[in-house]
Amino acid sequence: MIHPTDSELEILKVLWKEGECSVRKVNNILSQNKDIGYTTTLKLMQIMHEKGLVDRDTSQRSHIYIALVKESDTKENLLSSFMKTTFEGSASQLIMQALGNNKMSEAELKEIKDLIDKIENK
Amino acid sequence: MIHPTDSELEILKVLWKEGECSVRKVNNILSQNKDIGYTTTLKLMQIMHEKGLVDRDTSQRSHIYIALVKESDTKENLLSSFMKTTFEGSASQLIMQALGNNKMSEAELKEIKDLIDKIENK
DNA sequence: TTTTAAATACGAAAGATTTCGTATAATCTT
DNA sequence: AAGATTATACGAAATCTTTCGTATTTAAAA
Repeated sequence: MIHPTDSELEILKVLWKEGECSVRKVNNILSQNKDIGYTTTLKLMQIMHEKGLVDRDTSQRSHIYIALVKESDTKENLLSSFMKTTFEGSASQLIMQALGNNKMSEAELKEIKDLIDKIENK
Repeated sequence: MIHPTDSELEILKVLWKEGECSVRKVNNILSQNKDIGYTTTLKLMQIMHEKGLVDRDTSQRSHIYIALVKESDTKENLLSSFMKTTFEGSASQLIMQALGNNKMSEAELKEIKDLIDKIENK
């Protein structure tokens, strides 16, 4: 499946959150966090369009972009390859590492436990 | 902290598993899984030495390399930045995704639950 | 000792990703 | 309508990573 690069993922995140966006809008949002030229964002979004990561409506002068790949699918794929390269493909190894090194709220821990129970009783 | 690239990580994995290694040995092991020239492996290990990822003993003609970064530390760092870029830095989000999309054995699930209990009762 | 084999060093090509300058076209302002 | 503003298109520079060719050195073999 299609793997967005890091920069492409940043743009996808904006599109997932905001929905339809012009390049200008995406660039304005990205600019809040880092120095990025308008044409850089434009070029990236054009590349993403070539790759099929986004669709766009060119009926107006300002093209409107929309994500074509789903957030959950994309994250699942990214996670899966990260798991493969870094944790020998072992989900439990990764989860143990993540549990060990991160403080989580009671609620989050409960949510995780509930999901495990659900998996076990299936 | 230092982030090994994907190729560097592959080499680190060999060093973690095998301990001290010559370039030849590392290359032999890597060659089992993919087509890789000897000088490519050599160059990578030299770069890793410059970066401080490995140390080496050059007292013999064949230099002996050893990992300087710990497996758990490295994986923790890689996990942490992956979590940041892909899951907004949320460990629970990542764990939920990993749990949902991967089949794990009863034993693995139990191990995870036990760790959660340990965290909660601390 | 001469030849052969095997190691390192070095530089640079090849790929992938990110960035931006410049040209051109469309729209808005006055 | 003329000029200023705001888009897109395109190409190519810059950076990072991976790969390998070639030169040189060291050791082993004949």
